[in-house]
Amino acid sequence: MAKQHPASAEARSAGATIYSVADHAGVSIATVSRVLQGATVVAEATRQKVLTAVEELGYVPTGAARSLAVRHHEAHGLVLPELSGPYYAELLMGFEARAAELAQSVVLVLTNSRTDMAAAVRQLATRVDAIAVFGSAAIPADLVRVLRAKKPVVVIAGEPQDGIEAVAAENLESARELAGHVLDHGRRRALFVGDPDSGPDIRNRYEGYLAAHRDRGLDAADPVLARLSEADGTAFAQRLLAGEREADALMCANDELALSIMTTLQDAGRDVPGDIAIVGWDDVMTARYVRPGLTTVRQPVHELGALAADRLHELVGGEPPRTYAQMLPTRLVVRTSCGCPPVT
Amino acid sequence: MAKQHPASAEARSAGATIYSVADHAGVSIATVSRVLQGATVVAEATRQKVLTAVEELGYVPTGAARSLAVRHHEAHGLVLPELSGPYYAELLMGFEARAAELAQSVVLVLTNSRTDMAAAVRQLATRVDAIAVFGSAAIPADLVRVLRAKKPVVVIAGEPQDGIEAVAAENLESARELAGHVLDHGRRRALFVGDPDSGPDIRNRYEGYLAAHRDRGLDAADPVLARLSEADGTAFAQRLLAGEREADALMCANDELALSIMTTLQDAGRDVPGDIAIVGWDDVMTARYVRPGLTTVRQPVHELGALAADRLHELVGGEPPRTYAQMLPTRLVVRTSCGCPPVT
DNA sequence: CACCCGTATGTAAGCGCTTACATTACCAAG
DNA sequence: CTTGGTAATGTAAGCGCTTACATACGGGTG
Repeated sequence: MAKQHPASAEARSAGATIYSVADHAGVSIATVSRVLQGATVVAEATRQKVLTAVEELGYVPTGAARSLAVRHHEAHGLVLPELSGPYYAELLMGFEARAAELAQSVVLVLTNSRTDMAAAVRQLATRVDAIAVFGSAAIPADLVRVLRAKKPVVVIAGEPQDGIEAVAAENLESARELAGHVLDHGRRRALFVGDPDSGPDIRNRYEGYLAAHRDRGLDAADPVLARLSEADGTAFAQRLLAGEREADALMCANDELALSIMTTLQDAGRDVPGDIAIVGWDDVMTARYVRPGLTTVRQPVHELGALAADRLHELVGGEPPRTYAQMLPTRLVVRTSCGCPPVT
Repeated sequence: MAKQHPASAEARSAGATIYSVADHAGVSIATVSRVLQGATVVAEATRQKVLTAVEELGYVPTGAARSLAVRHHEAHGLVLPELSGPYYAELLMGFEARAAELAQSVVLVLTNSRTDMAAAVRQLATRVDAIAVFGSAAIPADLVRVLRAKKPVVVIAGEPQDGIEAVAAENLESARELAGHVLDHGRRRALFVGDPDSGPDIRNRYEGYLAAHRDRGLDAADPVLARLSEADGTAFAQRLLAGEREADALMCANDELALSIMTTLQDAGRDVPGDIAIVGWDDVMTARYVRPGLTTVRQPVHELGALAADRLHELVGGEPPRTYAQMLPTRLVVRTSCGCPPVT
């Protein structure tokens, strides 16, 4: 007879435990564990008895107990600023999908909804084996350091820093190509809209914009500082309409900015790309619905998320962190807002 | 002297534990726990010693051990089909934000990326205290039953079923209002595009469409079956263009459908709303960027997510499940695709 | 028929925390 | 000086699993 576990008296009324299942099936808890984990062979008859008991008792194992015993959580943490727009959502989907394949749960933390993100991350570290953090989410450096000592961390769309791996989409070269494309339409007063200091990805896009000018021996203007929001786009468009700024081309740090500027301008009677070319970054859904279609850059966001999950898993497995950022290629999506003729 | 824990020899090299911290600070593990949980009073000097030790050792508690000891996970599960489009993302943000306020972690499962969603949910149940499931994600009924016995479950955008609570946005009345609005523009061959059987929310929208016709003594057509995707929208638009179907108004089950139909039609030279009025549902970002602006219905998606998290928390707290679905009000967003004149 | 081995199962020692209860130290009051 | 109360800390018993190791049970062999 299996040993009577102290808790098993009340087990029937509260949740079932491995003890109550064992009792019910007339086997030991080790056997129950074995059929549930499927690691060792169990006689078919025994297996059935256990499965039946599980079913009858509605047994749901306590993950925490397993985690404690096996000494890892089988979960990855993901820290994102927020989820508006397709970018983060796609990233998350890629991450989740790969994590699922690797049998890892994903616990998500959105920092924009937190007042104390340091606490949130500290608490997250408590229940996962590794953490992926989106680059522009400003993590207190010391926190990262603490984490690094114990749990693998990878930065998404950021840069590697001592011991913390990074994965990113290529930005600089595609930005250079995109800006070059616009300049080659003959535009000479192109402006970059976005804040290069808001994160490494935007900075690289700006660098590309600079490089394209340099390539052609042209002078580039300072960036027009704006956050990646419709509001900032509309505001800038107003300034353009008011004549405060002059431009015949706009290279926006992302599509939301580009789209809000474009429609504001159009509603005021301006012709895009006739009067002014506008390009964005991200290739959001709207980019192909607006007229003219928005020329932009498609990033392999889904793959980026998957890659992050992958790396996390391998780091947990003991692989040493890479010291260089892994770059995923991006792709220029040329529509007509840049000045290209419609294909029809 | 604190008792020597078996693990503490290797503790220094692997992750620090509460034992190594206690040793290092020269106190008992109980005291360490007390300063970290902040429940009981600890002498200031002691507290400092402990905090210092934590810092020096880079101690990160093991969540699983705490969960096991306190007998709950302090985490909520959320099961969503996917995250494309703003709907689910917004829902998730609302859920996450409220969960954060309640000090609950959120572990996310996306079912579209899984081959075996039953297994995914079963596994999820293992590590959370309660689960919110999006209604149309087809959960095997028996699984729900198993869960229900042990962990609170709430269905989002679904209907309550024995013991499982539901939260939803109002659909029927707003659909009736929306359809009525279109009909009152004089349209008489209005079609509903979407599959009423794909979930309770769509069904209710169709019911509203029916009701609006009934209110006016009009006959309503059968629904045009289509999934909520751009592809199905485009396909239907082609059939319209080919003359296979006739209509002077389209009430689409969501915005994606509406938008893809609208642009396909426009690109083929049709006038919206002149030739045909089109309305959607959700008020996605694109809805206000396209011309004509898409008339649609805004749902309090964020609030819906928050409500789900709230309910989960209260159910975990022992409150009995409600037997009626909680409805959040929606709001008609009238733009011009329905036939209304532009406001300018 | 004794022996050895492989297979199926049981026993029990943790995993790293929380917390009820016990202990100690100290001080005020009797 | 004894006693009782209070505040601070320590002791130890779990929480529900996994898994190394021990045990039991049956055959083949020689």
